[in-house]
Amino acid sequence: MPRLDESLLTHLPPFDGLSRTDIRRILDGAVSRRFEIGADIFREGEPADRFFLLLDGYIRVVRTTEAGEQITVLHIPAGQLFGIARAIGRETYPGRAVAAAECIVLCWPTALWDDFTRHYPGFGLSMARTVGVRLGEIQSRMQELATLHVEARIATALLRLITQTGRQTAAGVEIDFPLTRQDLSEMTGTTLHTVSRLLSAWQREGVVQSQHRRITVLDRARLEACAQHKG
Amino acid sequence: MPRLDESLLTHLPPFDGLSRTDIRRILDGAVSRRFEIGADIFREGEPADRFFLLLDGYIRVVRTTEAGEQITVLHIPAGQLFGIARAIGRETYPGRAVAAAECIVLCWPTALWDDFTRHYPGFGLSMARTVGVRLGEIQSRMQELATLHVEARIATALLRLITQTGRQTAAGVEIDFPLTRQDLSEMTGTTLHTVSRLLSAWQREGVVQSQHRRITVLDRARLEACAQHKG
DNA sequence: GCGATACTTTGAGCAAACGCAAAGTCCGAC
DNA sequence: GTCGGACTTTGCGTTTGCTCAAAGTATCGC
Repeated sequence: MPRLDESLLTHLPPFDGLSRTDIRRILDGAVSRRFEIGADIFREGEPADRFFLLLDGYIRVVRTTEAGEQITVLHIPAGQLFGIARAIGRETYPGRAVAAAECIVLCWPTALWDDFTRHYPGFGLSMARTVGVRLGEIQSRMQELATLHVEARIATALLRLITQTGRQTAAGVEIDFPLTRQDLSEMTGTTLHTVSRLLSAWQREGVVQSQHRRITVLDRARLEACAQHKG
Repeated sequence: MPRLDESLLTHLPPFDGLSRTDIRRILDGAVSRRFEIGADIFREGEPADRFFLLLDGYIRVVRTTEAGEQITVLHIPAGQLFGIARAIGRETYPGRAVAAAECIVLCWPTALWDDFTRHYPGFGLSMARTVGVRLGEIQSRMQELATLHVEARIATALLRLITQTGRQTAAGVEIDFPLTRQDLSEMTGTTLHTVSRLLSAWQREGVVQSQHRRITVLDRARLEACAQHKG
């Protein structure tokens, strides 16, 4: 494998302010891997013997019910650590991490975790903050699920997606990776039928534009209005 | 204030295995407080300048939407640390903590947090584990909210409550503190009307027994069956 | 005991969203 | 280019659970 470039890490919070040599050491412990769309990075219940940094791409963490339904519990945008189950006292991964877009990740064995936190104080802190943010996010999503109607939930999900991974185009903001109706329904706790109907309606009204697995938001303001509505 | 007894802490995970003198020091930094049912222990958005240990009682953490709806994001049974927002990098409490039963808590200023984690390694570990468990719980609740019908959600909530705070009586297992239909609806993301109808039905079938704000589960197996049903 | 307040029950009507079913469309592989 | 599979659309009937409304009941303070 080629030697990894130090500039990969210098601007990311966990490694912010570290010296070149420190970063060199950290990188030398890492393996870089590439995942195709749809590939599993880790699976629910697997021993949490690795942790990761997402350099590029987009990941969703899903849980599967006994009945086989899947729901997305978490989204991870580029630049974040993930798979840090061990850091919060878990032996196994609590969900499955799927590459939503093509992903480049760095991967370390869990053993290095203690090493890093001991030698680089910013690392532990940044991790705590990541967990905190994630807890907050998930609580917000729970609140949405409990109080908002389907329309508002889907609008919220789209807005979140374009903020995190939107790509500006002539027409509007496009979500930067293929996304099926099924994916959206798993994010919002509804069915792919309902999502499809809603997107069709929004398309008729010029709010979004979508063909096959690509979605572009044309009228962000309208979507935000939808996200507010309670009923 | 009377001196606190050391036996309060000796058997709790965060302080497990510490010497008498260590525990003495920890207790001397704490203030003990009592909260009546319904009292706020901390409020959403307040600076997180204290953390707590719940010695006795039961706490629920609620979030309020812009529209004023409340939903319960977390339950804390006796013996757990809570209000540890600072440990996960948050400046303010992300929700409101309400005493669901009469509560006895120990309270420390946040400043002592770093002290404890530095001197007592088990403390930091136990905290990480608490956060991990809590994240897992909240993800499960989200999954329930997304996939289960109201009936199954309410059944699940009741089962959780009797496992955590159930008191065995002649007839069955009683939830050990007053609980309104409204409370249950906030835990399950529904309306108090639906909860009331459902409890009435279950009462007719001899599954639960309830009057005013006390609920007793008579037929746990039936409730578990309800909790399974997807539709 | 009396009244006020908080909590609960129940009914009727209605809308949101689901389930099922079938047809249509796009894409990649060969 | 054509075939197969994955993804999407749409219609229709049904159900769940919400809203609104009103009456009933328990509890607490005085």
